[in-house]
This record gives sequence, C-alpha cells and structure tokens, in this order.
Amino acid sequence: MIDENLLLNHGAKRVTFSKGDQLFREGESALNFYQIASGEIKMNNYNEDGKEFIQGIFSIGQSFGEPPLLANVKYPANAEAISDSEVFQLTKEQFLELLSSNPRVHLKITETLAKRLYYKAIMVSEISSQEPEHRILRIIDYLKHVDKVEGQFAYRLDLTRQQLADLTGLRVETVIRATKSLEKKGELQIKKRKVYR
Amino acid sequence: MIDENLLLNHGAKRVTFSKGDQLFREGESALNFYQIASGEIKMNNYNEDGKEFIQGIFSIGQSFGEPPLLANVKYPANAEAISDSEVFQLTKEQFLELLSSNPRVHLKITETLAKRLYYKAIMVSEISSQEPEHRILRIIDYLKHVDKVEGQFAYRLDLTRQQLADLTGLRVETVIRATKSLEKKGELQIKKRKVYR
DNA sequence: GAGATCATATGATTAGGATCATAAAAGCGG
DNA sequence: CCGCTTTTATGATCCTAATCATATGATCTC
Repeated sequence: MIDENLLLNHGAKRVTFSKGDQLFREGESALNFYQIASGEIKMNNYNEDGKEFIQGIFSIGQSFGEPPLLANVKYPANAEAISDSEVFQLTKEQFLELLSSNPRVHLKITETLAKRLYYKAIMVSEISSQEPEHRILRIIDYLKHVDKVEGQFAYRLDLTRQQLADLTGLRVETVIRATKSLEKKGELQIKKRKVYR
Repeated sequence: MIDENLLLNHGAKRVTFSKGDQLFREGESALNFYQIASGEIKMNNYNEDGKEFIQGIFSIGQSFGEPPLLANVKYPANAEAISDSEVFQLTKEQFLELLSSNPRVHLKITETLAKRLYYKAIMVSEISSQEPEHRILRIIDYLKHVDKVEGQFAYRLDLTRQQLADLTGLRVETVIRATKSLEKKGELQIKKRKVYR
C-alpha cells in the first residue's frame, strides 16, 4: 500500500467504478497503476464456455495489475468491480517515476509481488493435484492468513460458494458438498450458511 | 540476470551441486539468493502420495527462490538440481544490499517477479479449468515464448512426458495420449519421440 | 552386445467431479 | 408482506482422467 499523499503528489487521479464495471480486460496493454481507495475489485478469467476463474480479490489499500505494467506484457485477466469502488490511478510513467524516486516504496512493491507469487505458487500446486477438500481448505487458510485472523473458527469467510468455486476451479455443487463434508470432519464450521475457519 | 562481477563484488560464493541434490526444501526459511552459473534447477512440490508438481525449471543466468527472501515467508517448494550445477549464492543481507545500491538491478528483479507472476496467473487459470490438451499446449507455448522461438514446429520441447505431466498436474499416460491426439490435430509434431511446436 | 534402466505406448477398468434437474431457504426491493 | 432473485442444497447420471497392468522401444553401462 502506497501512501495516499505520495500517490496524489505523483499525479494520481481518483476514478470511480460502479459494481460490475470492468477496469481493464484480458489481452489489453497495461497502461495504469491502480490502488483501491474504497470498494472491492476482482481479477478474473472466463474460459471458452464462460466459466469464471477468479485470480484474486483486492480491497482497500491494495494495488493490483502491476505485473503487466512492469513486465511489459498484456493483461492476463480482467479486472471488475465487485462493489462500487474508487481507485487511485497513475499512468505507467508516473508510477515508474514514483518507484525510482522512492526506493522504499519500490521495495514494498517488490515485496508485494513476492507475496503474491508465493500465494500463486501454493495455489497452482494445490489446484493441480489435490482433491476438492484440500483446495478449499488451502484457499480459506490463505485468506484467513491474509486477514491476519488467529484462532479456531475465528475467521468468517465472506465469499459465496460460487466465488469459492471460481477461486479453486471447482463447481458450486462440489464446493457445497465438500464444505459440508469438511464441517462433518470438524475442519470448519457452518453457521447461518457462512463458513468459519 | 545479474552481472556476474556485480554478484562477486557483493560477496557471492560459487557453490556446486550434483544432479539430484536439493538446494532447499519446502517449509524452510529463505536464507540465500541464487543465480545459476551452469546447469539446471527445478522447483517442485510433492503431495502426500508422492506425486510431483514442478513449479518451474531454471537454467543458466536465471535466479530463483527470491520471493520468499523478499516476502519473509517459508519456501513454498523444494529446489533440486536436474543436472550437475553451479550457482552464485548471496546471503539475504548481501542481496538486499545489492538491491539498494543498484536501483537498476532492483528494477530488473521486480520485472522478473512480474513476469513470473504473469506466467503463474496464466497457468493457474489454465490448470484450474481446462482440458489436458489445453493445458499442455499452453505450457508448451509459454516455454516456446520464453525461449524466444518463432515459427511453426520450430520449437523442440526438451522435456520428458513425465516432466510435462508434472508441470501441468496431469498423469504421464494422459500426457502421452493428449500429445498424440494433438499431433493428429496438427497442433504439434512428434519426431523421434520429441515434441515440436 | 547383453543386460539394465528409463521413456513411451496402449488397453481395460475405476472413480470422482461435472453436469443436469429440481427444490427450498435466504435476502432484497417496492 | 409479497414476489423475485440469489444462494444453498441434494439426488441421479455421465464422462473423462486416473489408475492398473503390461509391453515395447530407447539409451546407457560395463
């Protein structure tokens, strides 16, 4: 997370998006840096038969879409507002200028990328080879970890079964059955349809 | 890739590994930065029933294992020498010192992470939802792209079917059948058992 | 060149998640 | 509160990759 004033000093614009709006699409060139001021943004892909895969969900203070900006490649996914959102937007030039004049911030960004890479490394190995229950537990544990929640069943998962399915590459029905089975095994709790871990 | 002299000036050691040696293991703390002087290193996971998943294969000039170093987390995978290899090794402190005194190099590393993130984003979405043939084509295309090969069937894939399986999370038999089917469809060629794309 | 090891190949069977169908509960807008 | 949409739930069936078994073709070593 980059300090708001620093962003504004480097020419950041505040841009608002309504729920459902797309900020950019898969295959487009990366032109801007984004950091969320309010709301939630997801990055996702749709495969040929319309099935969604969610790469990640980002909320206040988090930035997203930097990799293509830094690596000079096209966006590998779409960005879509999950709720009405406001974001700080910098052009690529402004962003690179900010990085070069603030080594501290640059290192912070590098760390952020490193963390995301760590997460993706885990997800890709989990998704590739494990059973549904495994995948689901792992992603929940990751989200719990990100939200810095400690203690058994202290973390309330704020995702629908469908979103959980889209994050793990499974089907809703499979997620529903798997979460129930996990509850039976004591791995998680379901109260008022919400999953606790 | 960081200049060899720069690495040595910052106290890099040359360390040799024999084929099959492990440089580090999943779950260990990240202590060093590594860049390959010669040979090939793979990063992999083994799931509970021993099935391997290859996160990536790195060769001369490439670095690996930086994310945990920068993100202060444990290694998400093992590193193992595919062939006899020599690597430059820097301690974490030396590496961070190098970055802070060489913004150019720092930006280069950031770009490298960004590229890898891009690749993982593609792989995770592909693996999550696509059929075997899709997965295989995508990873071959990626490798071809990395090696900067252009032209139909100009790229010779230097992986065994088993390695291809471990990279995509499939089984050998499935990979064998899928590559044959892809050959029949004209998507790739198989000559002397080697895959060309 | 014989034997051993590794990689590719192929058929038969199984298993588990996807798919399809339908329903009921919860949340929401007017 | 009522109708409408979204989300969760559950059973039945299908399909395809995993699994198991076995064979053959390369490559390597002594």
